Amino acid sequence: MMLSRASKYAILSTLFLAEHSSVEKKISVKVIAESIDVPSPFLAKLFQQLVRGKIISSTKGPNGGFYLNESNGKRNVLDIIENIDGLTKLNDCFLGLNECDSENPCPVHFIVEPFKENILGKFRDKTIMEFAQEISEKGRVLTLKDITPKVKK
Amino acid sequence: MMLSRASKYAILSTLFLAEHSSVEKKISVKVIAESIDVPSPFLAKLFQQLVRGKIISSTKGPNGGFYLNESNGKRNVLDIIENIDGLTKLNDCFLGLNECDSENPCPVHFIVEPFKENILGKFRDKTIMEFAQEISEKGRVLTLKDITPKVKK
DNA sequence: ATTATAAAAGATAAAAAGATCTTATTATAT
DNA sequence: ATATAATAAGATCTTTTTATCTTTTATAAT
Repeated sequence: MMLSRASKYAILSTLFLAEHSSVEKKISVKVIAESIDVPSPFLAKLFQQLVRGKIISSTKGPNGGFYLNESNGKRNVLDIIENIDGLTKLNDCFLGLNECDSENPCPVHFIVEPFKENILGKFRDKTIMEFAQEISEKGRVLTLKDITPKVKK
Repeated sequence: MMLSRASKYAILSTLFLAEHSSVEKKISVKVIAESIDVPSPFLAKLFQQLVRGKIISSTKGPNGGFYLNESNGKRNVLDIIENIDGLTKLNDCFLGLNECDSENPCPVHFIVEPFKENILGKFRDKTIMEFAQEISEKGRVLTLKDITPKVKK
């Protein structure tokens, strides 16, 4: 249940686009990378894949950039993870057993399983758009930058 | 919440020792590696660290091997993970934010947090010995091998 | 004491993940 | 039409994780 960095960056930047972009207002990789504090060449690669997966949209050229269209906004967080890491990573046995189910459970199966189901459900049922709404209404952090500046020495 | 392979191997093999070894009955890396189907040189390295961390015990020489003593058995699963991966990995923000707490939450903070607390508690409160007891009483799988043999073609 | 056995330690290798760089393409504004 | 701004694609480099190999050290049995 620990995501790759790629997936983390993907979720953050997609939510960032959900909040700040639109068909009329596209945003460049560079701006997004700086906002969420992520290496921009890496994010560029990632975005290519997200575009192919129809998680986000893009247009090239002047005033081009990345944005979310109507249907992008209806995708969910699990779609993003699936597109980058694949779902096996999330569904696989916590201890890595090849076969682990209620018939042949690993030692932690009945501890982990209920959580997994529940949390995956939450990531599946809430759309990116709905997340974005909560982000702007309630205030959520969308950057890897330090936000509480340390006191100067 | 996804462990490294090292941690997974460590948990499986420690539980294996809990069930099958004792001060009088030590077990060699080779036997354990074959039982749980894990590369034995890798497991050997891992065991060195677990011994240093007082998760398991060892003696060299003829009839030597690895085993759990009384106090080893009182450790918990979280101790193992801490010894191999460290706890930061488990405690860190799901989306990788540097600072993420209820004051400055990431977009999934309030979804993930309750689960994390709960599951970590379960891994902290149950001793290795108790796990081993459940394993032998209720039957749990402790190997990466395929257990349901595929039908021959 | 000698020998066989098993872990400890250290050095090395291979694979995967993460990050970067360079060169196309494409689309738009002029 | 042309220059330009931005993504797309592919090649390459670095770091971390996983795995292996070799040598040394400790221990117990004989």
